[in-house]
Amino acid sequence: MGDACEVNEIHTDRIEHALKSMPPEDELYDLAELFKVFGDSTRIRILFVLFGEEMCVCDLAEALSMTQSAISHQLRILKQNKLVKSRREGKSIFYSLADDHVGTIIGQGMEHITEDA
Amino acid sequence: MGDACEVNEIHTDRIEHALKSMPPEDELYDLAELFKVFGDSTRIRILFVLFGEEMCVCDLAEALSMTQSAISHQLRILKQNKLVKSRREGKSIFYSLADDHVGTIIGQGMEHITEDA
DNA sequence: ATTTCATATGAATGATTATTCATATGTTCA
DNA sequence: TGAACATATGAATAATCATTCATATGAAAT
Repeated sequence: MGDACEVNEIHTDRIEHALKSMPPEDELYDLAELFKVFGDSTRIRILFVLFGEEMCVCDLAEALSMTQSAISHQLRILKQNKLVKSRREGKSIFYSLADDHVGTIIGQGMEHITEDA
Repeated sequence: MGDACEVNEIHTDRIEHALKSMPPEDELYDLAELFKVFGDSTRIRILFVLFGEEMCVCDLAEALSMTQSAISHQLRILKQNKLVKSRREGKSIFYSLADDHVGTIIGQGMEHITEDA
């Protein structure tokens, strides 16, 4: 039992019930990894820009006043997590949002931070 | 103009349009901070447990096989971001989810990681 | 009041990570 | 083929952060 509280016995069933409805460890890990991607203001800003329309790397860098390298590194993370997709057109590569979850997740987040407080 | 790409002039209107619909800097920062809270597997596991029912700190520690201190530190972060609320009952303090956004955000995240791949 | 128990918290540490700098890859045009 | 341009990436650095350990706070009971 370790250093749990003394009323532990009373809540054992409660604990087991909670653990039963919990997803497997690797899914929880992947989920945290996904939210980690949203947890950076540079990536959030990139997603907001792409929410409107696709854009190439250099324009993103210009729009966000950051170096091409920094943007490119972050785009890689966004793409690895399937939040954006890319398309080549000549020398440029255009990025756009991958699916609808991005908008929904960010939307709910916005509701949360604007609603209360 | 810095080191932007040469077709820059062509996309200037596109950049300005994107920046116009972008929330103010502090909101973007708060939004990233919120998602940062979801971006840790310990906090995700806490939220999943509380999704079913309220629970005291020691039971959470037992359920997740972690020290009371570690859980308490994470609960503080969750509470500061209004994702959980607390209620005292005798010596124990029971934590529960604060509002519906938690479920929606986690649900969308789960959809995203399970759907594709 | 004092002891006990549940929770909170400050400081330290190890791990993770965003940005920068330099450079590599891959495309286009001459 | 070679020069110019857009993007990608590896290594290094600085900053952030989760956990641990020790200890403090605060409630309950004897």
